[in-house]
Amino acid sequence: MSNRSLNGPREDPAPANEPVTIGLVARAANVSRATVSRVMNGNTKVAPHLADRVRQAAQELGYEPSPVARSLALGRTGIVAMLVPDLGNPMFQGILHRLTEAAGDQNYRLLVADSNENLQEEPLLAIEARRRCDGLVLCAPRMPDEQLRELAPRLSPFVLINRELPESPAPTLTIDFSAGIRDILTHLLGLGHRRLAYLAGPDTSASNHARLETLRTSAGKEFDLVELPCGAAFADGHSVADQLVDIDVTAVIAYNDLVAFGVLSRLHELGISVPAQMSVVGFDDIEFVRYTTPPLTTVSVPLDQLGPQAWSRLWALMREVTVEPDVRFRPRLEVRGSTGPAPRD
Amino acid sequence: MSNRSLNGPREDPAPANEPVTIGLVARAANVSRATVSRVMNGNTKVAPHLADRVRQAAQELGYEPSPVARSLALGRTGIVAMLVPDLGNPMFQGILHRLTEAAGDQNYRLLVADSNENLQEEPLLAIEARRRCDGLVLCAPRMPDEQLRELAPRLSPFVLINRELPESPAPTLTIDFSAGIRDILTHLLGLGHRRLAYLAGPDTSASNHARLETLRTSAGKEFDLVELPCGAAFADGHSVADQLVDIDVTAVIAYNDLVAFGVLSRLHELGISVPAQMSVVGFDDIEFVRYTTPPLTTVSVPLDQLGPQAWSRLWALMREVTVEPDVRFRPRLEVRGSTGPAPRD
DNA sequence: GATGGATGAGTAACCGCTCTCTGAACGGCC
DNA sequence: GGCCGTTCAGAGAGCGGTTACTCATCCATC
Repeated sequence: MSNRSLNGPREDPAPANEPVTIGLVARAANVSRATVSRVMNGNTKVAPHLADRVRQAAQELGYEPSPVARSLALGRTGIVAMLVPDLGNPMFQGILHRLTEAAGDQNYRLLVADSNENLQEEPLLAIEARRRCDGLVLCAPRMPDEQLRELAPRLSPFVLINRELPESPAPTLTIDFSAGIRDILTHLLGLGHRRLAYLAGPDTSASNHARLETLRTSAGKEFDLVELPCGAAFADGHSVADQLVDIDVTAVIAYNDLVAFGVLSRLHELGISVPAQMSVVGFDDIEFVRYTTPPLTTVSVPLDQLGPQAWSRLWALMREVTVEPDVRFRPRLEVRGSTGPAPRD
Repeated sequence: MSNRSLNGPREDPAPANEPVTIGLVARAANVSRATVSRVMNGNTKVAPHLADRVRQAAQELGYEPSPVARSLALGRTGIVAMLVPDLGNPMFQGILHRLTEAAGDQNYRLLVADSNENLQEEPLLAIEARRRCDGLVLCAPRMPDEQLRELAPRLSPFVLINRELPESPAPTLTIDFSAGIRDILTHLLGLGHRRLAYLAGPDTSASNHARLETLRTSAGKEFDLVELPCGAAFADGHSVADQLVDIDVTAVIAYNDLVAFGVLSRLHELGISVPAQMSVVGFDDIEFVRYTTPPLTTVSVPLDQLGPQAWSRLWALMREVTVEPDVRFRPRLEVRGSTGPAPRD
């Protein structure tokens, strides 16, 4: 491939387009490759005049050490990976954003892999992503415990987000969706609502299951629950809203804010007033829902924290220092204008 | 570091925790490393019984070739990088999402670097990111032409998004913001508006400059323009809206949809009806603005296309086949409910 | 039966860097 | 002046793969 024929006696003046490697710099500065390496990394002492020569040669040749070669030699890449089930989801985008930022402060780069909800590929993708770098942030809410546990040794060091693995040594960051739901219920029941709808997110969503389970176990005694399959996007909420009018509920709990917003919008079109005739609650507290009409009552999930917290744990793990304890984020109910007393009829 | 003392004559049954490399597999299968490599890559013929032995050994040991070592040997990493000025910006999130998806189809992974609008660091970051992989998608709208031109040879192959570099050989994808603005103007002028406000985005935004310039050159003869510094988020639009009532405009063009939505929300609170008293226009056509109240008139930017288009060009560049021509995306005006005839007073 | 051409496995160089180990040079000390 | 301890540059062995080249083997051909 690189059969560069040294086609003449002249060597020094015309290095042609020989790739700029450490060897070239070494020759140019008339020192050994080891010395160049030492100068570039600055960890060992090198005589000043040699160091200068090396730096100048490097400068002139535009030398920049190859990260790939360094990675191999050092056994360290300076990269961490994040695997998500759906990069289109604002939740993961938010985590990614903050994670990139936090890792960047330590001069680490982020490799992102999207499994696209493909459960078959996910384990292979996780392994592959992990092997390309030094650590992994894993968002794989649907991967079976069994499989994850089997995978764990090959992924280490890694941090788990938004899913638990009993007895796993991996640091774990979760969100207490149940608590969020319970807060919503308390709020709605306090307002006199006794018949509620839940607009379910995708089956594929683990957090949807968590919400659903909490709702089901609470339902029955104090209130009736109607489950409506829906989705995770504006459009889903918008189109499901028509069904709400038929089923005679006074409040609706949406899978997330986007859905809630879609509902709000459609109810407005239908001339149903919120909250006078119907209360609507979202989930996540994404940025703009405080500006909807009416502003949305929702449960605030501290998404911004997840990225940095994940990083600090992964970083600790990689340095083999003690890692901070797991945290389960407690969402906070934000009561705004979209909920009110149940209409009496 | 790995001073594994071979502390006994027994070797075969207890390989201890020796790292699983190609050498280990070779020994286990009693073949050469070359043969293992050939089996793993499947490009050259290997006798079936040997291949089986290798595969079995690999399987038992849980061998997986090291991507880093392969990268070095092959001179190919299977990674491309994307450098953005702000990962928090939905525009870049959208591009990233689709780019990851497209690259993933070819089994490439995405490395993401966020310059955080830091112009000093940007060139170094670009070079570093590029050297870690096989190609680069560069979103650096504010980098001076001069500097970018100087950098170009060291970044190649790369694709430029949302900025042009005259005479550069790099494929370039841009959005014709000017055309979008002109469409908006035509629409508003047709409705009789003669005094408009523009809510400016961040100074740091190149696309803001493009919009502003078009507006300024058009203003004067047919309409008056009032520029209001604003920002790029809901909150910015929400808080700037109060100023709108004082300056006696009949229509407002927001930097983007988020800002427009903030304005809509605040105007509603102030009891100013849209579009009867004030028309509002956004920019981008992000998903939910068709559901605002009233639905937002905006300019639709085909964000979903940018990622795949960038990938296909980068991919062509990397294979050294002919790349598709540059494209300048033409936004499309989406007239919805937030604009209407100028109030006569 | 000798020869020639396939076939396919092994050898070893290489990718570009790091780092241990070796040994030369130097200075201080007795 | 010889000895020893430092200091610091170079030699070379990795890191974990790939692959050009060599060479043994086997089969077909004359």
